[in-house]
Amino acid sequence: MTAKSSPIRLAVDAVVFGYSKQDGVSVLLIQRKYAPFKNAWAIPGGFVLPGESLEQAVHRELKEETGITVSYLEQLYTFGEPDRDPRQHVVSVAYFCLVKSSQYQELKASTDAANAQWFPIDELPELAFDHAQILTTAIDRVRLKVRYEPIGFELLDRKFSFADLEHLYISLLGRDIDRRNFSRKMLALDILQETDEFAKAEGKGRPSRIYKFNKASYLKQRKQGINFEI
Amino acid sequence: MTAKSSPIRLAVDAVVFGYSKQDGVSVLLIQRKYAPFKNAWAIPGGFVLPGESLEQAVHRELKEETGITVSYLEQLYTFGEPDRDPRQHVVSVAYFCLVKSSQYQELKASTDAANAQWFPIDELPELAFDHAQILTTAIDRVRLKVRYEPIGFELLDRKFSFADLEHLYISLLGRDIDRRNFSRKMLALDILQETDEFAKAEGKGRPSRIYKFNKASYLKQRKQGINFEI
DNA sequence: CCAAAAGTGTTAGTCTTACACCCATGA
DNA sequence: TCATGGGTGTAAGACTAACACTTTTGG
Repeated sequence: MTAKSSPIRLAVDAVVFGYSKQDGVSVLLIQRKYAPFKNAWAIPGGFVLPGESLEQAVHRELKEETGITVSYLEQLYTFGEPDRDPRQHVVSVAYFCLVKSSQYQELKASTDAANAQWFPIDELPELAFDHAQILTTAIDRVRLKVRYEPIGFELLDRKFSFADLEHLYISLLGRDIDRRNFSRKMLALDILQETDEFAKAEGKGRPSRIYKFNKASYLKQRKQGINFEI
Repeated sequence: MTAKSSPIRLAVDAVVFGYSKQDGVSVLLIQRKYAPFKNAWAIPGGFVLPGESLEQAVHRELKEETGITVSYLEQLYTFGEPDRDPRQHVVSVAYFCLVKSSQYQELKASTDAANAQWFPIDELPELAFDHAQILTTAIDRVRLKVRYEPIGFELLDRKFSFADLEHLYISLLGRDIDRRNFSRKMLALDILQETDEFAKAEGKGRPSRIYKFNKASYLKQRKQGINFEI
């Protein structure tokens, strides 16, 4: 391994999705401190250490750079064009992650992650490297996936109002959905558990009922291949 | 970059699918000549060269090891467990490939690729490294994908009988399909072009009509999101 | 003329979609 | 009491799945 042909380096990048009522579905980005692309926004990530699994690397980098803990992690795609990093040939395995709504709020309040920030998926800034492409791939994947697997719950806390769930889907899919058909389909899945609490109304309107996500039932059905379409 | 912690190496592996009337859907494997796993069967692949794209690496390795040319190539998954190769930490980006039926026959006849061989997907041998896992992932993906995108045609030559197409799907999905519903659905897609040729009957039975795959119409529809389900 | 495989149509049931009205709350 | 958003039911149409008979060939 001589210096004249530097080896390929391996990195991971993590597209982190979060949700809040105010901002809708958002992505976590960090501001770069050094060249290249100094001060540009980028997807969190970094090099994989020898002996470390890819998922370990994602968790480690996210902890270091943002302090966040994810509730869902899935490999997205591996980006390997030789010129995607101007310094050297870096191949990056991209993941997409979902974090609970409570984590979303915590990060927003934290001063620790001063250079990390949420961006709604329809108001993204310019991005470093080929990160715009990675982000597009991630958004496409999540939009596709959420239609046949109920991963949306990973973005909400254990308890949530039906209205929240609906707004999440509207924000994620970027289009209106029929509230009546949506609720029928969701309830038919038998993975929601009704509680006798109600969301305290903000402003006008009838308060919506609070549900719990029944993860046990979800996992049981997942084994047999869940059927789910918005 | 000192010697004490050897860097992670990056490889590609290619799961190549082929089809023939006699054997059904098969996978191309090569027999290893060296340790570890000497003489075991393995998926073709190898290290990525600095400055080379991942897809280039796949094409290069396939040419070197089997002489085959693929008609469809898609990234599958990246396998990165640190201990998947006993020698050192090797992360491998796996692809799946589809080759035309004519290529299938050529390889079978070739003496050049003496250590490459087709194995029907339901008669696979023991495999080196974690290649059994890669193969399972690939078969699952192809089975899923063939149901909502007509990639099956990439396994047939430009002209084929309807019976061939049906047998391909039966072999790939590993279950019977209803010939009448299948043909209706296929024809409704408007990507098949009837010819006035007929397959010469082998043994008994009415000869089946020869169709051409209308790639132009397929690509046109693909842009608008094709609808396809077996 | 018989066996084997190809070709074609119909029907019941399920799922999807579109749509309208009543209910509970805050102002 | 009115404006706002939450909650529920129904009916038309599309799609899926199941199924039987006729046609063409080789033996």
